[in-house]
Amino acid sequence: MPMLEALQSRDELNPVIKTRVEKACGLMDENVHLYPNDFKRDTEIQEIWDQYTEVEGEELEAVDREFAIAGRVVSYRSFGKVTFFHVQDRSSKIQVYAARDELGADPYKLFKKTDVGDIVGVVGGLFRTKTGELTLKTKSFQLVSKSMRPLPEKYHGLKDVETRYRQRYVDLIVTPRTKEIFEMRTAIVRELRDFLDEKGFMEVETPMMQAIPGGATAKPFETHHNALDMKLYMRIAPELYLKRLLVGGFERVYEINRNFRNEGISTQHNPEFTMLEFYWAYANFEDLMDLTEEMFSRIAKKVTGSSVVPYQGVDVDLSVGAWTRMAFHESLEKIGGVSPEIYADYDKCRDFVKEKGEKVIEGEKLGKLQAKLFDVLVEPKLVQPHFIYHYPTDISPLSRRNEDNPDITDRFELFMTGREMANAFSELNDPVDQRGRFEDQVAEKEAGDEEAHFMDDDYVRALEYGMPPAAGQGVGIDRLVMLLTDSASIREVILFPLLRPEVG
RNA sequence: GCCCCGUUAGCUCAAUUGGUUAGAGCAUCUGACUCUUAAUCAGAGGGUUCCAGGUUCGAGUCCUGGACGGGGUACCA
Repeated sequence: MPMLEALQSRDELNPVIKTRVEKACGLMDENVHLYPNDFKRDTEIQEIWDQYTEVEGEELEAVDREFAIAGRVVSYRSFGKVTFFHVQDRSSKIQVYAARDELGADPYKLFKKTDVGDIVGVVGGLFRTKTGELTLKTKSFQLVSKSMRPLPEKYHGLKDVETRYRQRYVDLIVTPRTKEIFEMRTAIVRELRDFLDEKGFMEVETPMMQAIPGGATAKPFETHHNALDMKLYMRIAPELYLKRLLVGGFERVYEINRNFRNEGISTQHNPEFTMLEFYWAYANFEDLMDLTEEMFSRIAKKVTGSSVVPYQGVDVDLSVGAWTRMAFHESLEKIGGVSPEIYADYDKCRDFVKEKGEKVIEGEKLGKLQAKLFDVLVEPKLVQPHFIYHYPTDISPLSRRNEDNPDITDRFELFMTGREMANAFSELNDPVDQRGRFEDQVAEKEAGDEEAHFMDDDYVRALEYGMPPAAGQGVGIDRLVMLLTDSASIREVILFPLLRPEVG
């Protein structure tokens, strides 16, 4: 029995699996195809519910129609000559009834070899059981795909988070909430696309493998192209390519795709994560705030039914108009409780950062020190949506300077539930200023900052051709999905989160 | 990177101060059963207690190291 050997060689042959394999071999001996592909389904289960939920009694009996459904057997209750089980397809699940007297003795005998977990095809009409449950009465039955492995326990389900992440396919079969979260994720991304398309944005794809990783402050993954014998980086952001497209004349562009950052893993961070970035010519960061409120509230309403969403016990109000806008320095003072005498004075600010237990690197700029204070004292307190704008220029190498104060930029970050949700700014389109900022970054890199930006000469060259004034924004999709699905960990919203290799 | 916690049957969980042969429910197998839905009833089988050492007359339990996972923290945006 090759099936047995295959499992045995992997040392995974527990008695339950062995019994199933033997049962499968028995079916083969009776010329039952374990994996046929000729069953023709004509109805998804939800269609039955949509049409017949309210139909009862004689009216239901009078429905002269058969349905061919297919799906996984997820429960099984047998009484000898009659059996009830539930079949689950992508849309829903429904109870099925099979009786020996109606199927015939031989087909029923074969049917009885069905295990929970098998994928089956059933053809039959509808009726209601004594308890009133809408049920399909089996007229004919076919095994569609044999399952060799037992599903987790029917009542408690799959609790072990490690198994849920490693074997997401099992999680999806037995945990309705998991399925729901990923359906919501898809809906959220679709709504984002609809929204941006409607506003005249064009979706594009830019390189995920880049010779110069730019557009963010992060450690990249490195890789190598053999034929070109060339070092490549997995992108940390699409930003610089999208802005090249603004130069090229695509005035509203967006990309929803993966970024890769070689940093720690946590409930908020997966090494590969999905980002929406969009760029809007002839708009500024204030226009973006308006657009963002509209976008978030609309998506929340469409996906969850309300623009007020519960997150980990707190209601987050995403309704248009409910969002707070506050300048960065103002937030340090009003929310963080740091007076201007401290945050505006380099030495005092540095000492205060140390006092708060944060590390200070020699030569670190004031803006960076202020950002550290913000992280500790302000960010965790921003539960309802807050736009924090006018970030220090020191920590915003790609943002346009404020016209009245060159030390700050026309940039904002969006915070809620105590974490960053989006980063946006009026784009720097002055090539001379941009080159200077890159040079500062290169100096920081040489001073040991692994995450400082690289010089990107081609990007500066693009700016030299002239880029229209524009505003751009990046939104972490995983975090948005976490918010809208009330998920505490990013792993709950990524189908296959990165884990160490399984041992054994 | 550091700290804390967890890992026992296919799944969900027990196991007293270190003490007999590691238990239960579900699942599985055998039998009964024609309206059940965590079906029921009778019986049976199923364990590298994550791995490797150590302490002990005796280790699921204590110690050391390791693996994997979870949470926190740090780095980082």
